[in-house]
Amino acid sequence: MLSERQMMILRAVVRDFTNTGVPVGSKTLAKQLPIHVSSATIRNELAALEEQGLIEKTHSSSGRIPSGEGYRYYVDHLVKPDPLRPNDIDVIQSSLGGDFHKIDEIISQSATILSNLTSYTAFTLKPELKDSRLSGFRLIPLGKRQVMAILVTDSGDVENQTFDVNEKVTGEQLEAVVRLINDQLVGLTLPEVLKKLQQDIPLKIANYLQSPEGFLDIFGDVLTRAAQERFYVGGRLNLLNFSQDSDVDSLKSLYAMLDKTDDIADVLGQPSDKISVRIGNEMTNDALRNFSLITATYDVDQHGQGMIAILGPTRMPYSRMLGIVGAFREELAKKLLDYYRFYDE
Amino acid sequence: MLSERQMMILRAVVRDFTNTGVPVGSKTLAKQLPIHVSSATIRNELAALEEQGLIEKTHSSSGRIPSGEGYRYYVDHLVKPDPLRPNDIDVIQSSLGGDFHKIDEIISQSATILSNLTSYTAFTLKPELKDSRLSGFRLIPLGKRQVMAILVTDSGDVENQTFDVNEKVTGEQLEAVVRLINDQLVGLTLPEVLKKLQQDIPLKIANYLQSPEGFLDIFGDVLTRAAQERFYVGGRLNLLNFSQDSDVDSLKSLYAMLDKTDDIADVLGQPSDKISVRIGNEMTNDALRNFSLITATYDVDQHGQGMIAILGPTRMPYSRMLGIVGAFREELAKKLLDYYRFYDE
DNA sequence: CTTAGCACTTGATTAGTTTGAGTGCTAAAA
DNA sequence: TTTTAGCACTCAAACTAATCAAGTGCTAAG
Repeated sequence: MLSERQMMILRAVVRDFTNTGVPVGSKTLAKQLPIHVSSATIRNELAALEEQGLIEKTHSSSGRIPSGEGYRYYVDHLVKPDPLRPNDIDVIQSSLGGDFHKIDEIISQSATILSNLTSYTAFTLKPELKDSRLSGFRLIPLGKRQVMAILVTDSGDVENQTFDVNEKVTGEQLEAVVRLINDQLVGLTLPEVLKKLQQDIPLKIANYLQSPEGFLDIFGDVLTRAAQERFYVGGRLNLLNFSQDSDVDSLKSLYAMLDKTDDIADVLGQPSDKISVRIGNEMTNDALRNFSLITATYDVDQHGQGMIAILGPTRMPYSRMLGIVGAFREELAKKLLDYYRFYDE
Repeated sequence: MLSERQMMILRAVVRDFTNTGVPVGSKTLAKQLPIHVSSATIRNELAALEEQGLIEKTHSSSGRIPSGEGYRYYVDHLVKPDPLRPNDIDVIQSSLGGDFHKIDEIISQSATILSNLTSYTAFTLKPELKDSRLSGFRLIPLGKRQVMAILVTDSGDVENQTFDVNEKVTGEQLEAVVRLINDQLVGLTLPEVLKKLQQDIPLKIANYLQSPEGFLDIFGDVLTRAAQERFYVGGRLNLLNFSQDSDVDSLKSLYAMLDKTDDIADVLGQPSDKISVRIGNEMTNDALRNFSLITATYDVDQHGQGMIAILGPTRMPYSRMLGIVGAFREELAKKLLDYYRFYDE
């Protein structure tokens, strides 16, 4: 259990360190703190905090920096989200104010805004009814040998892919396949579709197509994309700013992660109602040891729930970041509601 | 004019420096060279080469490194492409051996292969009949409020985009628009289409749609994508390996460039029949000062001409890289011919 | 419980040395 | 005229003290 004063000191340590990046010593604290105590007293308290594992030294005679647990305690008990700066409000309003014709444009734009506001890397996920279902499938012949496959889900996602077919495939065959898929698969959730696609469908489809493999590849491709490709990332390059003494390898693995949607999903984790902060070692991914992740969900009424997130150095100004994320989730939800309202009625 | 011996020495300087990265001195050269002369003689020759601006010192008593002009002379007169390593041949064969259903898959895969072989960043452009023309346009209603726009060019490129429309737009209106576009624009080159789109079309389209602006935005969007989005990039992350003492800013501007297709097109420049090498300062782009770019075209008979390129440090082993690029362009052309042969007949 | 005082630790910075690879130049040899 | 041995000189890099500043823990007194 921490005393009032210890909390005050821990808060000051975190704030000072996240601002300056320099380990903070007893004298600095004595000057900053509102109460009037000597540096020796602070030293005693610091020793106590270190005892509890909340702060640590970089070397035996250095100032203190927060430990992972220290950050945890800070965000759980001590931090208060900053109100937005007027300037930030302007940025949000003007960037999100325009006219959009696609949900995805709003979401991807959001990732950019969020990364600009924070100067970190931002993620956005579009709102989603959970367990969205396949609601339609089409094959559209485009030229002598190109066909486009389009897949629509009941949550309004559209995925498509063009591929080349051997001349021998006729329009009727394509139509038969489309009918088959619409009959058998529409209404199922995407994972169910994927499963079925590997089991009974190939046999049936073989009646219409001589070599169904290629076709099934395509369909599976489109399908997995629809199931996964829901992330937008903004400010990728901002990761470079925190490249610890240019550790190229870990940077590479970070960037590799950003390109694998599975991994991102893993990292972002399950949505929870609150704004959640995960700190360095609390994440399974090793490359994220020196990073913190702030995630928040947003609700668009019956249109489901989405997610926004920012990834920055563990040493980030949490109060400001929490303020931004908190405010932005509201703005985004509002914007999306407007959007749906316009196109729905 | 260079003597035989000076050429031999310049070649050795470039080879040694590109291999080791260390400025090379007279003693080292004396040991490596096939002729038997003393280091003092070499020193005299080095002074002569420096006189001509082909090599330079990093400081007054250092060994020599090639200057921009030195590299230029080397690739123009002295280098001979290395034959491929057996291992490299395997990599190409196996990576390009599979079955593909889209040109774009082959091209994008090629960028990956090329970056793996070289451990640099690779670019690939798909073959293209110059001045490809719009050959078809469709609007496909997908749900109550979603429409997909598809655009096909006579070179087989397909671009599409989904957008949301206000309920008020009816199927007939859409069809009217499609008819209009197919009547007026099909057969024109893409730049012509873009131009016309800004002039007379808006008036006519206003007959069918109440607010044509949004729609025209979309169309223009798809169109510019079709005109531009022909590049694939492989091994982006390899740029990190050469981050000179972690100069974050120039790295950032490099990566920003990779995301702007216009810039890439600028940098790659016009196709020429030969394999071309551009060295650091020869490129207009300032961020590329320490890089070299090797570009090569490949021909797929009547299907047009494409391009491959690799971007690496000025200090790259040119003989090996030229070997790889030279061999790969052939393999790629062969593969594409096979592909077209299969789908064409 | 707080605080002044003090001895001690440590990373950073600076200046001075040494080392080694390399150069240019001169004068003799080929 | 070209080549070469020899030598003085240069410079970055690596190493060594020496000093500094910020900070700590501990003790003993308030």
